[in-house]
Amino acid sequence: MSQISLTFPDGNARSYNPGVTPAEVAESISKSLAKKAISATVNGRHWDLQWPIDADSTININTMQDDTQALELIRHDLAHIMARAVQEIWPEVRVTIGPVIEKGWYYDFDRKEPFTPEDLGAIEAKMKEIINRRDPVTTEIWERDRAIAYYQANNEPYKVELINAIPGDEPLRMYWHGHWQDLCRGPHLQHTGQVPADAFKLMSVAGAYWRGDSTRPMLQRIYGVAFKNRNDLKAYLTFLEEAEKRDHRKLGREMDLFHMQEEAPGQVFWHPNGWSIYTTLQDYMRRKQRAGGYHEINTPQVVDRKLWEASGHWDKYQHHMFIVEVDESRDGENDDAAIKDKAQTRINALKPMNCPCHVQVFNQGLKSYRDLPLRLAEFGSCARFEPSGALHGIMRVRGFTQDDAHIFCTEDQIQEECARFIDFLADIYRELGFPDFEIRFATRPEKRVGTEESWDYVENALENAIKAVGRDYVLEPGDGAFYGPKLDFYLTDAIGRVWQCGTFQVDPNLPERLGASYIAPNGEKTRPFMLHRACLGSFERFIGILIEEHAGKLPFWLAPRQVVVASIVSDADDYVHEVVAALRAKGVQAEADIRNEKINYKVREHSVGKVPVILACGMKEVEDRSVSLRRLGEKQTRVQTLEETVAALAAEATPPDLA
RNA sequence: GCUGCUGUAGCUCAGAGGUAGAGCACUCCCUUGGUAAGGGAGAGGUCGAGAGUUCGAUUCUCUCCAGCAGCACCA
Repeated sequence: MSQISLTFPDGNARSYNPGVTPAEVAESISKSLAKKAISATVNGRHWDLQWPIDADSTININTMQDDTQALELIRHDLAHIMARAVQEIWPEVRVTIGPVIEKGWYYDFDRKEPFTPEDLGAIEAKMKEIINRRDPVTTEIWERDRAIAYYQANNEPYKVELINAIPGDEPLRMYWHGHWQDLCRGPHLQHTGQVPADAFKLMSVAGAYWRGDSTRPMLQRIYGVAFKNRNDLKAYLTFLEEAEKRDHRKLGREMDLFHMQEEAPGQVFWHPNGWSIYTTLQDYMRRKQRAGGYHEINTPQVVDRKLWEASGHWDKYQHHMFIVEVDESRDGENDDAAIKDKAQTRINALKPMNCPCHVQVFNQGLKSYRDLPLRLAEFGSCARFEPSGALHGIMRVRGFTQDDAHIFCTEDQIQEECARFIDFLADIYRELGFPDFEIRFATRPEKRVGTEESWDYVENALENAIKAVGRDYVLEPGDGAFYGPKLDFYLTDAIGRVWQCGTFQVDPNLPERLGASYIAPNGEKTRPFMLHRACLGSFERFIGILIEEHAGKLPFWLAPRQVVVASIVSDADDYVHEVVAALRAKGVQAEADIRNEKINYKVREHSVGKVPVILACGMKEVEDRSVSLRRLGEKQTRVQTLEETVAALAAEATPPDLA
């Protein structure tokens, strides 16, 4: 039998018998490597130490030093160890699937009684016990019939269903952890003792549909996180605490920005401080849009169903719309809704999107090709009946305002408009403190309208536009809207979370449905394309992102209360008012605090309230016409003249586009 | 929407089958204090809503509403 050649990372090659396993290869190199080995990488593929190699290959023996592989194996093994622990404690529980996810793993179980927090503790203890048993992990490939018979005999219906879903030509691999066994594509560690017993934690239990399908049974999913060592686990738990501290719902209350209440679920009551952020941001966007060649418009909130039928929303989106019935015979005199006159009832819907209304504006009067591209922008207030479980603070709401715009243009203007938008967006994101963003390019989905030629042309235009502005992108094949391809723009925040904010979508469909047209150079009525685009997404969500990004310590120009001027003794009160007036005269949002409290108390309160600058004034400052300036998060104070302070803070309060 | 958990003062949270408590915040008084909580007093709650069990329910049961985590959703 001819030998096979295995090439190591250093370029050296050695000959082995066909069918040699990485475990044997490691053994042939050194005993210590064999012991330390956790898996191999064979021809770039993550490979179990027990899997045979049949042909010439490149090979690397992985150890715990190889982070990517080590973490994957640790987490994957823990998924199995957890499933085993659960079945050892509750043999009647049925197992399903347990994949590795970011930071850890989960496993879905079918069990009648809910898992309690105490159960999680018991499972964790049992897992540690299993790890300490150091059971060898072994694997075999089984015939499909044998595997199905095995699982039927063991009353594991979910496993049977899984096997039936695996394509027929794929081998079925079984893994044993000691006597416990699971269907798994691997790879796994050599023995359970290789899993660090002190670097994992079960986090939570939650419902999850079997195979992600809301018509299938609801299972119980237990989430765990795992790392290579105790310190990494600790660091991750600290990160979670950090994220919790940044929670915009908590900060929104502490900073007195907004509240929500059950009479208006998913809608925001903005307080003065929060509304100040909102309007500052909106003013900024309005200036940017004007400079960017957009025309701002405003369109109705409540619109007759006829328009939604024409646009297609009534068919496809109705269950997400707030529907309003009005009995027009009442004429405002009869307040009893129960005696509505059906014949006179008119059905309206709150607009969930602005696009149909924007087409109405476009449709007024005859448009010439000379009018294109026509960029119509609206801070459009929309209402969507989001499922209750989707609501989340001000990030996912039922009433919100988009920084929306629709660009009406010809097909050959798409590319330039797209490139122009990316530049426009990049400028805004940079000024708002997000210099890096990711573009995802979503192409034609399976269910779509329009010809292949048209999709070819439009997808090409978008791709060329991204290249023209010199940016990278991630391709997401099949993720486009049914009417056209789109670009989505993702921001990464200070603690690594990713948010989709901007979007750019090409739509030939809605102009068609709503009969938009312009007169082309050849004198014929022609359909324009419509480009949907947004930068922030919604003000509500974007402000939530800003709050969490900055942990409440907003950039000075966005801060609702930029300066608090606090008296140290009451004899300085008059001077405090003078300082506040001087700041306000220069456009700085300043407030006086002359309460009968010690300066310590005032400093603490305004620090908790995330006021960026506190100016303290005692008798010394009164005499010198100075202020003692303290910045949020800093301990030291600086005494400066009133004049220079006002000038400096006024400059700092200037929005980035005006600076 | 689904599964699980939660709902007590403005906030954070105790508590019990016989209609309630703490700390902070709030009001008043004392204190004029130099950079993250000075002291004292006071006021404040239909215990998420409705129904049932009970002599009696805020506490037990059911339904609903809202919130939280996850899933599904985000055309």
